[in-house]
Amino acid sequence: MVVSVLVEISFNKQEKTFDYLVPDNLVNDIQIGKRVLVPFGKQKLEGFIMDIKENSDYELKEIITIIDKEPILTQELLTLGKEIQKEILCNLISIYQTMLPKGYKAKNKDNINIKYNKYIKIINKEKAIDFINTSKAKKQIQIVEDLLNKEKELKNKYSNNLIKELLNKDIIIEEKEEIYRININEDIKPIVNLNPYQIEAKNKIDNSNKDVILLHGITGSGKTEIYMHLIKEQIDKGKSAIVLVPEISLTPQMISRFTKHFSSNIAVLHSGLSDSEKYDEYRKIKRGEVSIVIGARSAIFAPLNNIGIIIIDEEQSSSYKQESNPKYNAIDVAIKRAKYHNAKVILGSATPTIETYARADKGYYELVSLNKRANNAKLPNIEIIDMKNEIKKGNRIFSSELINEIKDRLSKKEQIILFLNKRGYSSYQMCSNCGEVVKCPNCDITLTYHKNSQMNRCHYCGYAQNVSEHCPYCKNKSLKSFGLGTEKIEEELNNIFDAKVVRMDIDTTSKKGAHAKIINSFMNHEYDILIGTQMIAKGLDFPLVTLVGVINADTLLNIPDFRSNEHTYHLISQVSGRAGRAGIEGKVIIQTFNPDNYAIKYAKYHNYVGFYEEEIKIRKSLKYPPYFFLALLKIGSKTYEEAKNESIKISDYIRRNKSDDMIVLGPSVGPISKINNIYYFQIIIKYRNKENINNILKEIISIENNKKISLNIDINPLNI
DNA sequence: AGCACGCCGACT
DNA sequence: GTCGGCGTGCTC
Repeated sequence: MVVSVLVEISFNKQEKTFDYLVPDNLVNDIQIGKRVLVPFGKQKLEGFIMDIKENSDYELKEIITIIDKEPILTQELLTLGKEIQKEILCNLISIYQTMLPKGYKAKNKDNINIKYNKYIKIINKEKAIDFINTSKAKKQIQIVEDLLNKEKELKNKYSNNLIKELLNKDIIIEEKEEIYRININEDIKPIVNLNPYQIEAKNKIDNSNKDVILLHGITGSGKTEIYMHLIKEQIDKGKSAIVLVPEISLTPQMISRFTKHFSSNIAVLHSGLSDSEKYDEYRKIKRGEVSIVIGARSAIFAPLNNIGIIIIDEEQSSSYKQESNPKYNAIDVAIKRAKYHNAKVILGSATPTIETYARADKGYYELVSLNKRANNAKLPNIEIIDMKNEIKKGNRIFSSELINEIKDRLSKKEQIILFLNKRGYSSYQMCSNCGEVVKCPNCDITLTYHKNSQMNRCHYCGYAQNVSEHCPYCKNKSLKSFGLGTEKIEEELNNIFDAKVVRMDIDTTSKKGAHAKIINSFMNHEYDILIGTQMIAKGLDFPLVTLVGVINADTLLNIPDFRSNEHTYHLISQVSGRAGRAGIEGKVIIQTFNPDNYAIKYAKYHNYVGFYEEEIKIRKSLKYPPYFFLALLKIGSKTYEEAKNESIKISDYIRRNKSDDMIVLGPSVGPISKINNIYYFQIIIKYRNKENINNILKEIISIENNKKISLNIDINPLNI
């Protein structure tokens, strides 16, 4: 017997397998999807059995061992991996590796293990009684007497030395039992009844014959309760469910909303777990001990059988697309898995992506809208402040309106959230003498001044240098800070107001648990004002917050990306959702230099559909998604010349071979031309036919052999 | 990913 | 002459 094995290293040829002979004693245990250990050159490697056959054209080596008792990848996941591989043009092995938690990967096994409870029990009652009667060891007799009444007892209940002696005398025996580190065991509470609007929405979902449903519900409209009812129905039918949420909103509060109703029937997968905990959760799923999996992006690969529903909350979140290889999109994977299981996909969002809404609008997806907030709370009042006028008044950071409102909330003992999408103290330092800007030596980007740590940091490669007042170029003592960061806002707030301010960004949450600590202390009103970056925009729910301020709405608008208006709309409506959720009407203040921008205006009136209709026209005229698909090719090299030349070669090849549905742009210098001393060029392809582009790109991958460059392909990139 | 093979510069 | 630099290519 011969098996084809996909070994755990990447090749230029993306699906290459190697054949091995199966020794007679292992033949009966061979199954597709199991892992095996094989000799590979001088190394030993793990790999997946992809195929079983009778013979091979090669001179074969024998496999060493079979690792799994049961196939670790089911037929469904094996096929799914191949489909994904074809679409996003990555290595097949990298997909299979992302499907599994670290504990199953050869390199990372060391500290990841199964936890056991150790028990001891009496081997033979007569012998034990005999021991009690004849021995003089009082303490040992006590243990044996204790054990006589029990089936077994935890080993660590007794002193280790005594146990050892009893084990040596063959009176007791040790047993171990596998346990899980996380055990959810709550009293199951019934799910709250739905209000009439929710019932209407749910009926529409139930009656839909479409595979994918967009649940477009404004913040606070009660999407989560609908999810729960949908899941419960599937569980009652004996089916299972996957719930995906953005990593950032996988908070303990969020998880407990589910465990209250489903208790031990849930496995949770998120980055807060240790590798061993993830390994435990994965085994629960694999063994069929739970029927609901809730987790971030990679939970879409959970090895559930018989999936009845897949729910993707906050579907607009960029976290569903993996930024590193393999660059898969969990929503696309969800649709594939749902098709296999004949299940429905529910995409939930208050602000869907333009692409998703367009598909729903055109009838490819079912569109279910939920326009009423569950507790009848009013949507917050959004006010746009033109910072051009404020600058004239001398207000560079806070408008007078924002200052007055903050004062008002502080006097009422209410809480405030301020948002700025830029960490650090200032954006950059510039020399007032020679005009040079302090740049990262490894990247083509300015360093950000961090006042607390007195460091200039690069937010791309992590480079940090001590702050100096002297210009690195002309050596004059003339460096000045420009732009705003969260640190500076924090400092200004402390200057202006007598308030307790807490800052939440990468710099204050890098320690484990710091994130939850800040949230909890703000929740307990230990602070009046929370200032933060992106990470405070989503999901957090603070009843006392009645004012939300966006310090500078233009930071996203000015990013040269065709989705910048969409991102601005998302951001404003998300942060608005933080204001006034419990009875008190909230207020949102947006400071901007572009008060007439349509994304900002539509966000002010909570008019998603209006924004969509405006935006989709632009997408159509500029040939962007959803009218065209995109592919982004990034070419990196240690030298500028090499990157440029190879990019030209590749783009020429594409232009020579392209079909009429493709538009090739570039090559152009990457948005950041140098990161970590690698120079980047990029080529953007707009296309309509997936097949044509795939063939061309596959060809490029197989003929590309320039060792001095790296070629990275992103199909349907989120950022360009 | 390793590791051997092989083709050129600088040394006992 | 040989030691060793790392570019190239292969591993069933």
